[in-house]
Amino acid sequence: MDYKRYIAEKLKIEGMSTEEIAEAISIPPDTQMGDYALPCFKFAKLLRKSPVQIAEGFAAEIPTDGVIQEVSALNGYLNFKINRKGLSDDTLSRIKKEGKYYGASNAGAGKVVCIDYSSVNIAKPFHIGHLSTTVLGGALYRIFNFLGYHAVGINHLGDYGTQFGKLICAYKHWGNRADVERGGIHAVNELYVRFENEASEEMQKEAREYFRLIENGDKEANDLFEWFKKITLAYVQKIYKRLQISFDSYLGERFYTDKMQPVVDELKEKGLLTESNGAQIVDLEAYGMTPCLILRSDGASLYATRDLAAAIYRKNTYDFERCLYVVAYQQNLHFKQVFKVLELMGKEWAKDLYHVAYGMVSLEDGSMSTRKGKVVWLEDVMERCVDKAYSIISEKNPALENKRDVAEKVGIGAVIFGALYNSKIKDITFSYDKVLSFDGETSVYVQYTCARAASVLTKAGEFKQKERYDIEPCAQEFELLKALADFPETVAAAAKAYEPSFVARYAVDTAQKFNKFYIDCKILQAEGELREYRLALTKATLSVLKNALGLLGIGVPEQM
RNA sequence: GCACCGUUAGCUAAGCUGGAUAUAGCGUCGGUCUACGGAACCGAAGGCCAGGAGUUCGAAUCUCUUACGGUGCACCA
Repeated sequence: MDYKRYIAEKLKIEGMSTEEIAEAISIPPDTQMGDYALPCFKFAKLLRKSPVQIAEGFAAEIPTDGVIQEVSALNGYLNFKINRKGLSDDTLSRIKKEGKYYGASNAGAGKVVCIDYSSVNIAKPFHIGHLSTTVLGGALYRIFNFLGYHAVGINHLGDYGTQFGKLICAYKHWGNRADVERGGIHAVNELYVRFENEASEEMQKEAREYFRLIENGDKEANDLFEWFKKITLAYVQKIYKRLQISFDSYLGERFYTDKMQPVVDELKEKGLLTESNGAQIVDLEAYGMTPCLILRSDGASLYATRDLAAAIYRKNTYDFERCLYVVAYQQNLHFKQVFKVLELMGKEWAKDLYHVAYGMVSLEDGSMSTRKGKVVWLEDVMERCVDKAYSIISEKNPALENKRDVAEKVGIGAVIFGALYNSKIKDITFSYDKVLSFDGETSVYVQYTCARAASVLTKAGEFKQKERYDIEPCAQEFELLKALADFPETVAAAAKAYEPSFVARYAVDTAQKFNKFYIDCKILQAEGELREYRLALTKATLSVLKNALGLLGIGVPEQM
C-alpha cells in the first residue's frame, strides 16, 4: 500500500495535485513524531497563514480511519501515524504470498534493456579493477529482470586491436604450446607483458604484420588468436560462475569488423565526416567536445567506430528501450562523443543510451600496473576471502556439514558486497584488510542475521501463518515491518539510479532492525499468538533479505 | 589551460527531488558472558558537513567561487 498517496488523497490544497502533495510528504527523523510528515512551510504564501496554523488546521480537519491512526501538528509539520496493525498484516501477508517475487514488478513489461558490462579483454586475466563493472552490471541485470524488463547481458569482448598482433609475435618468439596449456591465461598474459617490456623495433614491426594477418583471415594467426580466446573464456567462465554472472551475448569488437563501413558511409552521406590532419572525424566543437575520431589517417577504424556500429546493431537486433554501458568514468568523454554522433546521425534513440559510470580502484601504494607486476588478481582475492570464511567456520561451527559450500557463499559474498556497498561513482582503494573484514556493515553480517533467523524457524517447527494477527506491533517490530514494507520501493529506486548500492544498504539496514528485534523481543519464548506473530515476522525478514542479497548475486546459507 | 567527478566524525562511508537535534560501520573506551547462534546487542566519546559568498521562512543538499584530490582532452582500447 502506498501510504504517501493515501495521505495525499485526504488533503485538499488548492493548486496542488495529489501527486505533488504525495511527493512533498517526508519521513520524520523520529518515529515518536509520526511515520509520515507534511512540512507546511511551502503553503504559507499560498494560503496566507503561518505554517503552524496551517498544520493545526489540517490536523483538526483530517479524520482518522483504519489506515491513518493519528494526525498531529508540530512546529509547522503535519505528522501522521499510521495504523501499525494494518501495516503489519498487509506486509506480512504480502511477503508470504509473493515470496521470492516480493519486490518484483511488471513495470518493465515488454521493454528490453541492453546492459554492456564486464567486457573482458582476450588474454588478460581479471584483476581487482574488473570487479566493479562485472558485479555492478550483474546486479543491474538481475534488478531489471526483477522489475519485469527483458534484460540482455552483453559481454563486449575486447578482441580487436594491435595488442593481439603483439601477443602472437611474443608467442612465436618466446612461447610454446605446452607452457601455455599448463599456465593458462596467466602464461598468455606474461607473454604480452614481456613483449611490452622487451620487444625490439623489429618485433614491433612484426607485431603489426601479425595483426594484419589476423584481419586478413590468415589461418595460423587466426587459429592462435582463437586459441587464446578459448583460454580466456574458459577462465572467465569459472569466475563468472562463482560471482553468479551470466550473459546473453559474447559478441566482441571483432564482430563489428564488417559493420563499420556502412557507418562510415552513413556519416559521409549525412555530411558529418570531415578530414582533419589526414584523419576522418566528426567535429563536435559546437557541443564543447573534442572531435570524435572515426578513421585514422591510415584508414583504420577506431574504438568509437566500433561502438557506433555496435550501438546500431544492438538497436536493430533488440529494439531496446534503453542500453546501459557499465564502464568506468575514464570513458566519460568517449561515450559523450559516441552518443552525440548517433544523435547527429538522426538516431532518435540516442537518448536511450546511458553510460553507467563508476569509480576507479587503486592500491594503497598507488595505481595498478600490470607491466610492473603491481597487480591484485581477482581470483586471489576470492580465494583469500573463501579461505578466511572457511577457517572462521571451522573454528565457530566445526560440526557444520557443507563447510566448503558455506565458505564459498560467505567469502564470495564479501567480495561482491565490498564492490557494491558504496555509491558506484566513488573511487576505491583496495586493501585486503577491508575485504577480509567480516564485521559490521558487510554481507557476512546480513548472512549471519539470516542464519539466526533460519535457526529460530527450524527450532520452532511448522506453524501456520495467519492473514491477520490480533497484535499491536511494538517499536522494534514496527521498525522492522516498515523496512520490510519498503523493499519494493528500494528496488525501484536502485533501478532508477542504476545503484545496486541501494539494495546493499537496504539489506544491512534491515538486518540491523531484525537484530534489534531479535535481541529485545524473544521469539520462541513468547506464547500463543505472539509467538506465531514473531515467527511470521522472522520468516518474512529471512525471505526479504534473501531476495535482496539474491539481486546482488549473493547466496544465503541456512547455517554458517 | 579546458571539461567532468569527488571533498561529511581518527578511518570508510549514508544522507532520495532543500525541511524538525546530520546517520551508520570500523577503530577507541565502557557494558551485555544462563546464547531463540557473541560473525551479535547496548552505551560513551568523536562533526563550523573542505573554505567563502549567494538564493530561501529554512541549505550537507541548489547557484557561484576558491582550495585540495581524481579522471579525461585526435589517430590505443
